[in-house]
Amino acid sequence: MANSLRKLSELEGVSLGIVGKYEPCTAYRVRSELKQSPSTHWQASAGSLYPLLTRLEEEGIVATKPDKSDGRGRKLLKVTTRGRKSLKEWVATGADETHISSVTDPIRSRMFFLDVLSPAKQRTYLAVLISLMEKHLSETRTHLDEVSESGDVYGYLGSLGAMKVVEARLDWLKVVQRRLITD
Amino acid sequence: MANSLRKLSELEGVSLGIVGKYEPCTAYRVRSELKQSPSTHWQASAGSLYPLLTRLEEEGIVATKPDKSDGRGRKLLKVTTRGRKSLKEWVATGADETHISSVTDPIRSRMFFLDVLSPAKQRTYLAVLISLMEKHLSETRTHLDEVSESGDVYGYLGSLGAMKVVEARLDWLKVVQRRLITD
DNA sequence: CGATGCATGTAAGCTGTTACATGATTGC
DNA sequence: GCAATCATGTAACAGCTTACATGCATCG
Repeated sequence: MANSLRKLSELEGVSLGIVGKYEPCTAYRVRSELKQSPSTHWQASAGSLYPLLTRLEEEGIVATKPDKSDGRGRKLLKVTTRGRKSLKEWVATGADETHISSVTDPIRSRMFFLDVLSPAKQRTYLAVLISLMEKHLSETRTHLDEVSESGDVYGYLGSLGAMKVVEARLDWLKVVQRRLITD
Repeated sequence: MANSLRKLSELEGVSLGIVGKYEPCTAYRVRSELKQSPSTHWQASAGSLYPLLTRLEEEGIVATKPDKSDGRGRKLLKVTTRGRKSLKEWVATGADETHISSVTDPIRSRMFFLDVLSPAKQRTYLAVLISLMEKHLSETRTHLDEVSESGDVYGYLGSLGAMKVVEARLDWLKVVQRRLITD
């Protein structure tokens, strides 16, 4: 158990937050929450999550208790006092310039160079994108409704942000489509 | 020079696109474009870009020509025919479900767990975020105007997408702020 | 009694970062 | 002549991924 508070990585912060929300819960539960949410981009593969939580345990940020009533050897996780301090610090580091502008978008990255495709391919490409994005938007909306009904205010506000960004991206793709068709 | 077309990474694709746009140009120029643009999140550190371009050269995707009139030993880059094919393929892979939903946002990640902060700290935090985001939005708008005047249509459309996302995020933060103040 | 889901992990690798290091050119 | 910018790189490492591996529990 180290003594100084270390800066948490993104996945560490999110995972710790989930543990805190559902504690006591298993690592599996954390993973399920990450996978199920359309608002986070994390794959949260077993290969990253389990070692990550072990590390947090070694540092005294989470505490584990083996669940003896369970034959699968599962462990129940809780955030320690020290862990709650780490979590607070992680949340507070969001108000920093590097986090403001760091929203990657692989579709936008490609838009800059869309002219390498033939006009016909550009149109097909955009049509596919818009159709996929519409599907994604409706999934995001469904998820938002579910969270809304659950009464989880912060979960709702987070998911709302995800939805607004998807809406903006879809709107943008339609603008691009109109612009490239009339040319 | 390998024979089969390899899938390009994000930074490889973007860098190759930039070379294609400004060729013949130096690696330094590519790096400057990446750093200057508020629409890409890439740091494009020397430590990633130079080895990356060397790799693309070894694979016959870009061709280099030493500029003998320059004492700094700079090299001029061009996209090869083979490279243009790679670039086309990279652009076309954008229409794929994994790219649709993969927009990370460290601020949104934290919003889900904002309740770990005291109400007073939540308000301060949001106020700081909104002020930083407004500044970022105005920078993005300035950049968009510049690109617009340059006549680069695809550059404009890409930057437009970046701006729309920033607008959506700012709008979202204001909704959150109202919601948390009235509570 | 077999499929699906719960539950935990290891090994290898990809993609990018920061920090460090070097040297020439250009403009004031 | 000195500072800022141009120009290119190496070394170490952070952070996450995929692919693989294992085994119990629950439901039909």
